[in-house]
Amino acid sequence: MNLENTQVQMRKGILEYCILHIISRGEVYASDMLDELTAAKMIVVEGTLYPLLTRLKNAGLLEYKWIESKSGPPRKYYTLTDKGSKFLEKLTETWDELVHSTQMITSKSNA
Amino acid sequence: MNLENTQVQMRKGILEYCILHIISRGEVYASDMLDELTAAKMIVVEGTLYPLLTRLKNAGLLEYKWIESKSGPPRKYYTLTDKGSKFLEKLTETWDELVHSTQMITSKSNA
DNA sequence: CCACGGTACTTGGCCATACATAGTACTTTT
DNA sequence: AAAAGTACTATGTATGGCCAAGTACCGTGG
Repeated sequence: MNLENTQVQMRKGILEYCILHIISRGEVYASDMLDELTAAKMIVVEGTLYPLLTRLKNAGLLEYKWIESKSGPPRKYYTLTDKGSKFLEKLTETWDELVHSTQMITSKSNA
Repeated sequence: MNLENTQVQMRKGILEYCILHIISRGEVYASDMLDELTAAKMIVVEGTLYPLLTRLKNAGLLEYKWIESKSGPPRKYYTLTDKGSKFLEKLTETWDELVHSTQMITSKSNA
């Protein structure tokens, strides 16, 4: 029970939401996502991102195609499936509710 | 990988934050917290709340005293320790950052 | 005096995910 | 061909939310 753990726990699930969102905006591959997540100060490492993408793909929320790169091995470019879009919608609702609920609790002043 | 799982994952850690916040406002016991959480639509069950309170207590963030009840067994009334207050401050920062980061990502429109 | 229902709290096991770490495969450079 | 760099994969650990069952205590009615 230390701060870091709790911070990690807070991130759980939200990452999935953010990644689906990033992909919803167009074809991207893993390093693109890492860049964007890092820019938003949502620290993520490879070892977290890749397994997550695999899970999402296996769940039918994502699909990808290999595209050749000029500098290095080919890359997997991901896009959302229909199922993925619907899932993202639901997640958006969930997230909004969660933020709202949290605000309801934390905005109350000391009695 | 279904919606419910992700929703559960999203809740992780946030619950801890909310509960610390509720306790920070004054002495409360478990059922009080459940009522407030439920009112905010942050669904929680006993089996989640009690272990969490025990963890927080063992970590030195909370303390409690038994107070007799007129209708039933005595209750544990919780309060925050100094350590708990400091922890809550940090969590507040973390939460605010997380919300901000998420907003940065999800507010971008489709390219 | 004891059985009962309600309230408050406890415990053990399950599962999913973030992370660390190490490893594979392909491409370009030298 | 060897080295360096990029992209992706695999394995094991720890944590926390949840379910479900169980314990303990109180007041009331037979």
